[in-house]
Amino acid sequence: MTENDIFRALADPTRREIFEKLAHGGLNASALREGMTISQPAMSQHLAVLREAGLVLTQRRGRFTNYEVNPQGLQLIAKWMTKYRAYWPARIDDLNNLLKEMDQ
Amino acid sequence: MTENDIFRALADPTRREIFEKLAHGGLNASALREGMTISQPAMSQHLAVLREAGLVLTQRRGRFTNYEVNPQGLQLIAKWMTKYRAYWPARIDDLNNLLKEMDQ
DNA sequence: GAATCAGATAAGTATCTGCTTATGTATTGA
DNA sequence: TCAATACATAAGCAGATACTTATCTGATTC
Repeated sequence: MTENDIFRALADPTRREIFEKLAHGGLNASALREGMTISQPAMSQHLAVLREAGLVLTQRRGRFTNYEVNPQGLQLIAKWMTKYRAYWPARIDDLNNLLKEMDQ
Repeated sequence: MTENDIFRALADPTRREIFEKLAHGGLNASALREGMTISQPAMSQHLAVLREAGLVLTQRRGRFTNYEVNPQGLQLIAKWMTKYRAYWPARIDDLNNLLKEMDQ
């Protein structure tokens, strides 16, 4: 649950992909594997890393385990980024505007 | 210069420390080492990773090399984070408010 | 209760990472 | 011009990481 845990968890592209899938709604581990070429243990291990980083929450439902994004999981990184706001262009202090600007 | 490069570069605590030092002003590689127990080659290698991720900019000045934060270096991550804004509490859409909230 | 299923865990392995020491390349100044 | 300085690069190594196969736990269903 530290800043370091979060950065390390997100440093892996497979875990970012899993995280993005969960952002569209909670899923169990098997459903998460659909469309991904990844073994069951590998998925379980990735989910453990995301869980230990505080990025996802788990909920046992019978023999299924539902995973979902922890709404507060990204706050530590958001806070980290505020330290460097001075380096962002003034006009894109607001992330909405940043996104628009980058899409141009 | 990819999203993956940036996350991987920031996943190392030593590199985040270097990045934070540079956020207070440009420095050359030797000055950066002051106060850190890190060899000269290790510093050089870390700086190369940060540079290749687009997080810092370099400028030769005689036999010194000045390093400074790339103002646009964090934009890819900022953009990445906007994908998950739905999971942030509405009140902290603005990072300023997020910071205040977390400091309570 | 036995078979099945979801998922976690263990153990082994190939690859990656961050460090080290040694050396190379410019630049500077005596 | 020659030594010193600032930094980069090469090569090697220990530990970390992400994967694999095999096995285990617990819940479900027949």
